[in-house]
This record gives sequence, structure tokens and C-alpha cells, in this order.
Amino acid sequence: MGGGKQTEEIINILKQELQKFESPAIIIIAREKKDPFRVLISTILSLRTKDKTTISASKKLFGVADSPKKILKLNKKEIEKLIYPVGFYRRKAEQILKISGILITDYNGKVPDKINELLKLPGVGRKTANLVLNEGFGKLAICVDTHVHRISNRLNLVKTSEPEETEFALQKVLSKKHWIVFNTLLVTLGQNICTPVSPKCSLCPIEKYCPKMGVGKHR
DNA sequence: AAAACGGGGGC
DNA sequence: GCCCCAGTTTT
Repeated sequence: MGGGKQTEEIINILKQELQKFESPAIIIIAREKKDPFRVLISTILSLRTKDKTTISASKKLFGVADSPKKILKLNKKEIEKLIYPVGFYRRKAEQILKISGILITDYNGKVPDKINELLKLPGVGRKTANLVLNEGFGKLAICVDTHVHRISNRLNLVKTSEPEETEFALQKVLSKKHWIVFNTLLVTLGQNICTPVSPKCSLCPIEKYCPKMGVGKHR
């Protein structure tokens, strides 16, 4: 299935050239301790939030409680205080409590490793679920967020209007060995170079593969 | 002052 | 399918 020489080249170049940039927040957090629960909770925290904020809030929270059981010993106010600088902190505190309760009662305290089960949890959509499968469990999944969606379309790897379409379109285009790294590479590229507005095309290591080369400003 | 931030849920 | 969410940082 799929691959394409050009896609291979793009991924290889990105692997080489993006090493100098900091990894996305969830990768950094997962690197410290590979634990699906930490990936899940920090991904919730990262929603519409900058990486630096996500990392510091995650550290604060996990310093106090990094398991469903420990989370449930806290009340909502205490969690809010720990995660405070992230956006939507009240909603997220509630979701973290609810998720922890559900994990205890329905899943024996473990994060499920099936996407349909993950999607039942409050605050968990496809992006979060796939990232948990991907980074938490090392399972084959393509996590599509705004960066992956935007850049995949800029490169004409896919022609889609919604992230969910992108996920399924990429499954046909990408060879499976790249499914897990793809998200990290494109997020890193998207945060540092191929930004939503005013992308730094002159710094882009794959500019020659980009159909919008030289446009300078594109969506 | 305004836009941006690795979405998701409610209607 | 549209609209709202929440507070901090960057432009």
C-alpha cells in the first residue's frame, strides 16, 4: 500500500533536518515516562494551548497525581489550580476527573487501547484518541491535528477539507512504517516553519517539494 | 488591539 | 453545519 518515492524523500529529509527543533509537548512528556494515562491527560491539557504551557501544567499535575486513583483524591478546585494557565481549565479539570472515574469503574484503572473506547471518554476526539494510541501504546495510528491537516494539503499529499477526511486519506498515501512519526514531523514543521500564516518557506527543508513554493504566504 | 494556540461538544 | 469555549503569549 502506498508510499510514493516523493513522500519517502520528504519524510527522510524532515527526519534529518528537524532534529534541531524541540519536540512537540506530548512527545517530551511521553519520553519521560511512557504511560498512556499521562499521554491522555497531557493531550487534553494541550488542547488549544501552547506547548510550553502544556508542559509546565502537566509537570505540576503529574507531580501531585499521575494515575486515575490519585487524581480522584483531588477535587475539581485543586485540579484547576494545578493546571491553571492552560486554556479551558475549568472544563479540562472536570474532564480529567470524569475520565479518571470512568477508567476506574469501567476499565480497571487502565486507559483502553481501542479507539472506539477512547472516543467515549469526555473531551476525547479523534486527535486525542489517535495520539494516545500512537504515543501511549505505540500502535499504528495517524493522528491528524491542524498542523497535519494544513501541511498535508499544502503539499498536496491529500486534498481534503476536514481533519477526519485527512486521516483516512493519509492512510492510503502513507506507508505504514511512517504512520507514527508522521505526526511528530509535521507538528514540528508546522510549529517552527510551515506556520498557518506567514510560513518561513526560505527555511523549509522540503520547499522544493511544495507546490506552493515561492508563494510566501498561503493557507 | 487582535490573533493565535497541536479540538471538542452542544445545539 | 455553526458556534462557543478561556486565558496567556505573540504580532
